[in-house]
Amino acid sequence: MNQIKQFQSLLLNWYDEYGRKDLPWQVEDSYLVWISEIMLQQTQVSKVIDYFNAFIAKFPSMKALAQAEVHDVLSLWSGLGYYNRARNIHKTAQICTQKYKAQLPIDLKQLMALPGIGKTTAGAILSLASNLPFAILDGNVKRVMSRVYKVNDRKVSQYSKKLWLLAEQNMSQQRPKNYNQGLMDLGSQVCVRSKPLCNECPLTVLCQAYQTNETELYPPKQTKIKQIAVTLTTLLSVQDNKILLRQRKNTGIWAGLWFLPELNNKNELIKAKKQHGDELFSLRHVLSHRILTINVIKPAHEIALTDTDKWVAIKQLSKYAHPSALVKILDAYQKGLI
DNA sequence: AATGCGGGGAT
DNA sequence: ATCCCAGCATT
Repeated sequence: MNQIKQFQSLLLNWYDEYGRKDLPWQVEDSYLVWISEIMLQQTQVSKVIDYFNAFIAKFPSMKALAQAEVHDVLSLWSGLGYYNRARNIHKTAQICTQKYKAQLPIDLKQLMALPGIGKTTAGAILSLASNLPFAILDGNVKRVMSRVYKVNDRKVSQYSKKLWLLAEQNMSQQRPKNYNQGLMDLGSQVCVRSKPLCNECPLTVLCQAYQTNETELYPPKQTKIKQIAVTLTTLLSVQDNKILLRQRKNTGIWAGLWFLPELNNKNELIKAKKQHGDELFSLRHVLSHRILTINVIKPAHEIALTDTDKWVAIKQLSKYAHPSALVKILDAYQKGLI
């Protein structure tokens, strides 16, 4: 038996016994697979499950999603992060409704042309929903392939190119869906980042990193991004169980989301500091690329409102797309810390 | 080829 | 505190 056949056979047998088969998006429905794949981009399975269920309850079909207001789509994304995913999902639903009779196309190139769908997500949709032999290269597959074949090129493009080729070469033509799902499950349950459970792995006979006892050297560490410190100064106004929110501009952090009004103007800022002295509540909030210090001021009297400001009942907050930092601030307020 | 984009779980 | 997660789009 050649190596590729052996790889497939070992993986698929392991999948049959230990793989996941009960996730809510493991269905032959490309719409549901698609929604899940978008949510799962850089986001862990455990975090996605509740968001996914709420999303499909509200938007059970492509048409329902296409007809929605984009802000209603965004509001279901509150706290999930990478909010452009929600905008893209909405755009794609509208495109598919227009061009493809409210179905996702069953074609790699056509899928990849849609907003928010890259090669991995397209491959996942085709393989998981339609059992077609298209590979994927998510973090799990990368880790498994990097170890089995000892791929650790410093050059990211070269590294990625090699891993794609391996994922494609090893693809099972008979069981594409189970092959991809098996690789992901193996990566998330056995071939984990630190202290992989090699004694439970079906691929040790093929795994080059295991053979030389170097699993900890693979995959190579990602070059870490520098986190830039940023300070936001915001106003917290609460009256009659309502909170004053302002919609953020369409670029940068939390683009288009609702948050506390922010003081950008230097004069406003100086005035506010004079007025409140050191009595600012300060909160730290970390993003992948920024370390935010959020100063929160409770203004003593009325502030100038812009036309996008809105008093929102705290109970209605879920209707307004907002970052998790807002929830954090509100929690602190309700505990009396602010 | 590099950077922007959220939030949180695991260690 | 560090690493990275079912990545993609833009620069």
